[in-house]
Amino acid sequence: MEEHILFQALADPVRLRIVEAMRSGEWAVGDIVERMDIHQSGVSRHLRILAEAGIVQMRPDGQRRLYSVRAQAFDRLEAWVASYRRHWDRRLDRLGNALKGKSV
Amino acid sequence: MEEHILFQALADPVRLRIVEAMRSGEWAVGDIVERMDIHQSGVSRHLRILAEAGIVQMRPDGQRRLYSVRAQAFDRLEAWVASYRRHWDRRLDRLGNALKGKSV
DNA sequence: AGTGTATATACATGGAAGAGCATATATTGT
DNA sequence: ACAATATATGCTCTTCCATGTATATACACT
Repeated sequence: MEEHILFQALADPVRLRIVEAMRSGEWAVGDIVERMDIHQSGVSRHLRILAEAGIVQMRPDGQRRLYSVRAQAFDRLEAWVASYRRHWDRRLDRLGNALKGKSV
Repeated sequence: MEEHILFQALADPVRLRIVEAMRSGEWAVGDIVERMDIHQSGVSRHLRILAEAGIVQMRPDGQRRLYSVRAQAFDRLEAWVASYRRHWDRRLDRLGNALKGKSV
């Protein structure tokens, strides 16, 4: 479980912007540096945090490192959210049944 | 969108435990204090952060305040995750088509 | 081998955030 | 009105984290 590490990684605005940018595929570190207004060392550190959280993966390409998002991380997020929805559905069902029983 | 505020609120382990506990419905502040090993003032502060992020809502009940989770917050999360999945599906489709075209 | 390029890491620093304590602000009951 | 209970908030302290600078490491090219 430990989902809070996942959330911690996405909590920083710069990291979230990096992840959002990665919707469009793989990015080299230098490309990210150009778009984000932050120093290269910062980008590398952010990428390390994202990688440790399992959100991104790295693929070496010559002297560059291409980073991309891992679908499995979003599977975890989706499963987490879904577990709440199941709880609510149950509660709404109970509410609905209670209303049906009481009124009408 | 500013989803990073949502993630920031869920990034703290204590806050995440509070949210997890709220799967089972409404909780008064004092009840949370009993289960979490933290001072009451801390719980109140965490609840304020969760409320400002739109994750929980409050309902006064006498001298107590009953907190519960807001389904809409999870709608936002779910939508966010879903937008990534759409991107991947498109990319996988392209990959699939490319493979079909090249091999066989 | 040596030079240039791309990325990662060690270090120091400023600022944010979480913790407990004390106190303020309801609300209930007498 | 007063005492008791429940919760929120101001304060201080400490810890953590993001940042930039400087440096190390890895790779490419000649």
